[in-house]
Amino acid sequence: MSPTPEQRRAARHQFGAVPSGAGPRRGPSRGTKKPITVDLILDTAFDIVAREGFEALTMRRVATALETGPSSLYAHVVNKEDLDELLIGRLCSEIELPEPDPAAWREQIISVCTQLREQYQRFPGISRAALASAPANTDTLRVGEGMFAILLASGAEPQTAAWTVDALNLYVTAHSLEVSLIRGDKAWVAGRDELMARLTGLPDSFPNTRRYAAELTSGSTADRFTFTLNLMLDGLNSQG
Amino acid sequence: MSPTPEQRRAARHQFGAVPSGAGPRRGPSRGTKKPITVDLILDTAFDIVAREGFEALTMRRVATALETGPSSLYAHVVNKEDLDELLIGRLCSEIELPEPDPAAWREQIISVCTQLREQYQRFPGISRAALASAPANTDTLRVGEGMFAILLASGAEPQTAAWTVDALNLYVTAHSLEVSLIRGDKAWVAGRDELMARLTGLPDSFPNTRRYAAELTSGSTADRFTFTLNLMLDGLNSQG
DNA sequence: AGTGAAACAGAACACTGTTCGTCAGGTCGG
DNA sequence: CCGACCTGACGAACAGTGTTCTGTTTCACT
Repeated sequence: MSPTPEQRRAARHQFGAVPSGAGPRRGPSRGTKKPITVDLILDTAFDIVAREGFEALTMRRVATALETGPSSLYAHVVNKEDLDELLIGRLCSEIELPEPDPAAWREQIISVCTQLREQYQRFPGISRAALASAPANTDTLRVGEGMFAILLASGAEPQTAAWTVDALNLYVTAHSLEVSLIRGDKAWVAGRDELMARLTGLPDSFPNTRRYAAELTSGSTADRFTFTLNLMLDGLNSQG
Repeated sequence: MSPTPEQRRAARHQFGAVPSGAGPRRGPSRGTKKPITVDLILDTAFDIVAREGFEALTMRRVATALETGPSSLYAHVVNKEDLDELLIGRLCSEIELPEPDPAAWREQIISVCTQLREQYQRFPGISRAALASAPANTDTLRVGEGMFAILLASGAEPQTAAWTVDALNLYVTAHSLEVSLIRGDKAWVAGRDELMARLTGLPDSFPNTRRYAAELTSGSTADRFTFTLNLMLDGLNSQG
């Protein structure tokens, strides 16, 4: 019996050695058209997300890009949520994990987080899928293991390191999601000027926001990203 | 001319004193039915979210709860996104902001964040709306001002305090969203036992994850929440 | 050859947010 | 007093979505 998508998904979730025997081609090949595979679906899905954003990634959009109907995808993928999870998996599998070096643990952690941020931003909005996907995916666990190893090498207590990995992961994802939202969806504020004007125009019940409007609106998203990362890592230092 | 929902929304975004003159009843009242107002819509919306979760909050669901058609809502609300923003606004307006006390700044910040967490969890999944909604809403800015004031009173630099407020807000929202996802959507892992079993069953390329599976799976969501909060606040200390 | 299973594909279902045209009922000018 | 008018309410419909049901095609194996 060949594996149904459900079985593949279950296998993916408990790391079992996937037979993955794609086997010789079955079904109608209709001329020279490439057979639909999970990898092909993921390739076109990434293409769509990179070009039109995650919101545009629908089953029909992938199907028409593959010149077929929506139902054809369900032979390879359980559902849309499963597709999202596969995308995140492949994304995480391209993260380079350094060999833990106790002397450079801070740069190493920041490097991994920055890689994640770059991957998320290369495919706008895909971080939404990362937030929703189960944290028990094999590829997700792999980068978790990598970050965990770095923090352990830095001398942090296992309990502290474990929870910090979760916190970092969550923050990176949320930050990327926020960036993709304010970037693509709306032109809420074209520049900081408009936001500054709104903040300084607030009523008297917002004294600090008015006074420090410059500080509140300053900094690029990348600046705020590294700031928060360092904030958490500093906290780690003073705890361990 | 009476204000269209678009005008109300614009007014809401630049704090103008809303006339809000509901005026005498107009239009068909058809018997003893209450007239549809924005507040009434929000009340029923909160009811639906509290009972069935944010995913179940659709225009049609609200409309049928009000015994009317979906289009009737669009006379009071611009669109679904606007409704979400209004919900977050009301949610934030119920947060109690303490008078800043430099001696107790840490407890005060944690109190505000915990209040936010409780509000988010009272209405499962609504944190998704909080992530998407513009951070320039008046009520959102109000709790931002409150947290900002506490951090400033603690002696933090304005720039540091400003970015920390953003980081805290983002983390609280993301944490609540994650909790609501693993709670309601799937029974991914009934208990920690199953997750532990999966982690310890990982291949040899996950040495740390296997060894410290207990630490990785320990702690309630509330424990991890306060841990991360303290992590960031400790970092704040060592920076300022 | 024949058979069974797997892959592909089209139509349809139950939803979603949103809009158009219309209807009812109170308000106001004459 | 009474028709014109405005305004809120509403039914129907449109363009989408994810998903499933029902075939149809094509290959590998007996």
